[in-house]
Amino acid sequence: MTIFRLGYVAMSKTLEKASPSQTMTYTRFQALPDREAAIRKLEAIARSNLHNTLRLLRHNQAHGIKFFRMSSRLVPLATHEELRDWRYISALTEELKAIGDYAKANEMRIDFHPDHFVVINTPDKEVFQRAMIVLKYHFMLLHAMGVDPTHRCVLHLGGQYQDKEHALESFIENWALVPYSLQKMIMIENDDKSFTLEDCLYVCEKLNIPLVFDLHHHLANHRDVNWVNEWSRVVDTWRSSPLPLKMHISSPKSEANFKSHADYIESEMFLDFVEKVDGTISQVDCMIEAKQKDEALFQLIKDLRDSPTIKMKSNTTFNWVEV
DNA sequence: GCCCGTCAAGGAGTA
DNA sequence: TACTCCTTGACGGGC
Repeated sequence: MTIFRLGYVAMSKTLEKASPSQTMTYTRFQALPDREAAIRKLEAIARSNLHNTLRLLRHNQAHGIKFFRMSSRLVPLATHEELRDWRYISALTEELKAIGDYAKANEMRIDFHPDHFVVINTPDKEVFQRAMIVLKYHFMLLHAMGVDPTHRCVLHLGGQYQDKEHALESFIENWALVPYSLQKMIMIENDDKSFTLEDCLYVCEKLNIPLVFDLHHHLANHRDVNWVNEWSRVVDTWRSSPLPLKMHISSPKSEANFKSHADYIESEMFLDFVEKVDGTISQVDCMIEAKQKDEALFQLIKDLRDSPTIKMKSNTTFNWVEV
C-alpha cells in the first residue's frame, strides 16, 4: 500500500486576500526618500506575507492538506545587494516562528522552490555567489521557523552551456563549493528542456541528493519516456532522507503549449501514475503544480472520488480533502 | 475596476 | 555582441 499525500504551491485560489508574495521592487524602494522608512515598509510587507502564509496553513489544515510549498518571495528584496545591512530575520522572528510551530503541531511538510535563477553549475562566479545568497536566505527562513532545513529546497541542475556532459560535471565540481548546511537543504528536479531524469539520477546518485521527479517535465524532455524503468533508482535517492519521496505533478496546457502548466490536473494521467507506483513505496508526497492551485487539488480529489478505477483499488490511500 | 506596461532574475535562442 | 523571450505575481498609472 502507498499513501499519496497531495500538496499545492504558494497561494490559494479559494482563500481571499491571502497573498504571501506581496512585494516592492528595488526601483520603488530607491524612489522613497527616507531609507529607514522604506525598510520599515519592506518589513510591513514581509509581515503581511508571513501572516498570510500562516492563514494558508490554517486553510490547508481545515481541508486535510499536509503538504505545502511556501512562496520564495516572503521577504521582498531580502537578497538584494543594496540591502545587505538589513537584519530582516530579527525583525520577523515571531512571525517566522509561528509558521514553523503551526506546521510542526499539525505534522505538515513545508518547503521551498527557489526560482530558476539559482544556478549552481554556472561558470560565472558572481552568479554562483548570488545563488549562495538566495540559498542562505531560504536556510535562514527555515531556521527561524524552527524547521529542520534538510531537503526543503528544490533546484534544477542549471544551464547546459552548449555542452551538457561538461555542464553536469560543472555541477559536481561546484557542489564542493556549496557550504554543507546549504547542500543538505537541496533536492534536484528534472527539467523540461535541459536535464532529463537520467541526467539528474547521475548527479543525485553521485552526490547523494534526493531526486524530485517531475512527471510533466519528463514527458516534455526524456531519453526514455517509460520512467518506470528508473523508478527504483529515484526511490533509492530518498533512502537517507528524513522526508518521504516527493513528486511534482502537472498537466500540459495544450499540445501546442505542452510545457506550460494547465489550470487543472488530468485525473487519468494521475491515476496512471498512481497505478504504476502503488505498492513500490510506503508514501509519496505529490506537489500539484496547476494554475488553479488549491482549487485544482480539490478538483482532482473530486475526480478521483468519482473514478471507478480508484474504487477498485481499495489498498490505495489518499489524504482525502473535504471540498 | 479593468487593462496593460513594468519589475526582477539567468539562460537560450535569434539576428 | 545585442537583443528578445521565457516565467511569475504583484504593482501602479491611465482610463
